[in-house]
Amino acid sequence: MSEVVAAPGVCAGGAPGATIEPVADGAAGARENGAGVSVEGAPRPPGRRPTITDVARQAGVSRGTVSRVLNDSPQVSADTRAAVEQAVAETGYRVNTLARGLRTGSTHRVAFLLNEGVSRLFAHPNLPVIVQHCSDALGARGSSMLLLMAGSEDERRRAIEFVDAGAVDGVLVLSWNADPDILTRLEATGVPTVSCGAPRGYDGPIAWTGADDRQGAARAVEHLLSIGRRNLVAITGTDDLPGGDQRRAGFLDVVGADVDPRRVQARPDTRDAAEEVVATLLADVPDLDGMFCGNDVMAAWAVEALQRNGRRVPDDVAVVGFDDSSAALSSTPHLTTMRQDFEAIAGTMVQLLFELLEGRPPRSVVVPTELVVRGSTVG
Amino acid sequence: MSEVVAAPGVCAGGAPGATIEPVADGAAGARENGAGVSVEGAPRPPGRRPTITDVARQAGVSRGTVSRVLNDSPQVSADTRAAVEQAVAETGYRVNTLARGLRTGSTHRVAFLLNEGVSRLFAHPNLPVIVQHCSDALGARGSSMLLLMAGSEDERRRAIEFVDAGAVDGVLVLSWNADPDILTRLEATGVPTVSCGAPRGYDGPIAWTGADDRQGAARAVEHLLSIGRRNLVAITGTDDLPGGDQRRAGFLDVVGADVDPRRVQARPDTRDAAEEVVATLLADVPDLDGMFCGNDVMAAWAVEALQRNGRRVPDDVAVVGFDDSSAALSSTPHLTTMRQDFEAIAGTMVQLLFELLEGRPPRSVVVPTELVVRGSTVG
DNA sequence: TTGTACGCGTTATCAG
DNA sequence: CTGATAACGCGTACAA
Repeated sequence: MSEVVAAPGVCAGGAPGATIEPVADGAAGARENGAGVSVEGAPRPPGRRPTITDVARQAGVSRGTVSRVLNDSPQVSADTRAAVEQAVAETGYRVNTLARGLRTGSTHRVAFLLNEGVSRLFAHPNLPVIVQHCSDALGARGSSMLLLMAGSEDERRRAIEFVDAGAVDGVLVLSWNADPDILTRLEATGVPTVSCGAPRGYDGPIAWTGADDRQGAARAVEHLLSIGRRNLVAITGTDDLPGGDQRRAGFLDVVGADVDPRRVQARPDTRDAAEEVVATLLADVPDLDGMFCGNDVMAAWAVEALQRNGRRVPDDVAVVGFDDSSAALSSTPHLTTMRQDFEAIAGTMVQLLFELLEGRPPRSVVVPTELVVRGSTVG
Repeated sequence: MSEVVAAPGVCAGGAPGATIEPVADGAAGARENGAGVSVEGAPRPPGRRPTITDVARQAGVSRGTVSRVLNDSPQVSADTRAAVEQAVAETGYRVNTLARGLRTGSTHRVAFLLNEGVSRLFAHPNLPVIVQHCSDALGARGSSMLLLMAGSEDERRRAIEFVDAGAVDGVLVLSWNADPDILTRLEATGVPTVSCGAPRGYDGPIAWTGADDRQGAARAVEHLLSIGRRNLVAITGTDDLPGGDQRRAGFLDVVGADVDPRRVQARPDTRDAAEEVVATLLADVPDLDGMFCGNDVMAAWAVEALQRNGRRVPDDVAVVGFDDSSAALSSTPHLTTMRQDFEAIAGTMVQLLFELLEGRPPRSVVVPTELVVRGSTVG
């Protein structure tokens, strides 16, 4: 096992020295013709993308007939259908959904408007999960999803304009921060919209769905009581976090609204805040034996902080989180938590949207949560 | 400080019992008319969105004139301009960018095609950063960004179809997994495309940009040598991770390609893999004193594993990562790392795309990295 | 300076 | 069963 030897300060080789390296032989802007292979008898003016007219000419039929074939109209003879399909293949034709949408008024596309900065997206493990499930649910219905990130006002303006332009059939919106304005602006576009989570500060008629934050939180607290804990405290998110106020309300529903306010702390979801609030709680409520946290990420940090302060989890303090996000399993011990059925929530969002698209009135649906018991409350 | 008392099993109140709750008084599908306020004299058939024709009628001019006003044509009198603008305000008219795009062939929209599952998005702290910076850079040029997540083949198909439909002017694509196919399919659409990171397994002419993975890795290793470490090992990503092979190559450039292969390990970026590979390395190279990791997340996990095995960082083992992602600062000690200038990379991607849109040939640009020295290599 | 007429690529209507 | 023809909403030569 010989020592590693090398000449420091010298890059041995390989890595290109120049930072700019033009790529060879691509004819300037001469976008290669669509169909990659086997285009034999298509003398169509190159550089232009084939239209329905080209196909019609190639097949020796009218544009209308081609359109009928493309849209699976039943009233078209097998012969002409075959001829058209061959012409489509030969020309490499692909439908221009822009023009189709202009004509039909429907795009089969849905925007997912994420009214948050991208940092939130990383901080909240469940956010990507919802987005993914929505994409799946929309795909199953033949629509594709366009993700619009709107963390800044500039992005918000552009996103609204996009929706406003008729580029999508509907909008799924996720807006945690207290910006009721975005819903107002969306409503002004007239495009059907479904909100993820109850809209706060906006009282117009709007379809929405979300977890039963309040009842779920109550259930979590009842669990703490059921295992004999009596000195309960809560760390909830600030009101701009999902379910912040509702989950706090659920805690109060069980312990009573007249509880010592020092037992109920609201904090932003940062590691430092978790550290600080645990210290505060341990000072104010030294004999605390049960803790409810507004989400798993905060719960995981709180567990770490408790352990650093010499408290054993769950022996000294039982901790329960919310979400059942990935953070619940990367914590030690694993977190007892209220599971949100993100797949159901996403499915419901899409369901509600399609109801709107069919002209039905907006509804709201609350999706139940489920208690998942793990090591942070029972040894 | 009284004990918390409550009746377990009973939800105290507030949370709605029914899971379905229809929203009131929204007239079924009767999307409220666009302009929120002050629409006085607009007797336009409701339910329909105002078109350029409505504005023309309202202003008492022709459609062409309205169009000229909308597009800031210089040859239009101040009077008519004012009249048109008033009519626009009165009718609540907003341009239909779909129709405009159909006519002009330009949409001022760009797709960011994320050829990854959403889980990757969460696992890699730098991914959202790139996406955000691209959105900003595009916004500065008047274009908006549409994020297309294509983790499954179904989503990929839909995304390609979207691009193919002429819905965007260009595409920024990020594809780490070895799927050269996606670039081939994008090329077939003829829509200008810029890849983030050198395309692997695809040799067509394509514009791309990325960090100088190889040279950066070499620089990192030289740093380890410069602080006196001689028994070096490397944990790089597998080839489907960004810069996997190139960063490994950079390591080999410095230590020599004939290094004991047991010193150079490739692993997927999971916590378990980090745990395992550190054990392996400690067994094979017990006197190792310097470690290069292909990214910060792996580096952070490796540091934890080293510490659990009784090695002090940096005293016994100096560790250097790559990316300067958020993981570098949430690790203890903070990680020495090669900083990627994500803002520059994103800016370059957008720059290259606009060059293509202007008809210039595809180029590739390598963005330099910078060594950031922190506690994991110097006490 | 403004109006007219046409075309972008598609679908829908109506004859035949 | 198929072929003209008219929209969809907009931009732009061309004419006035």
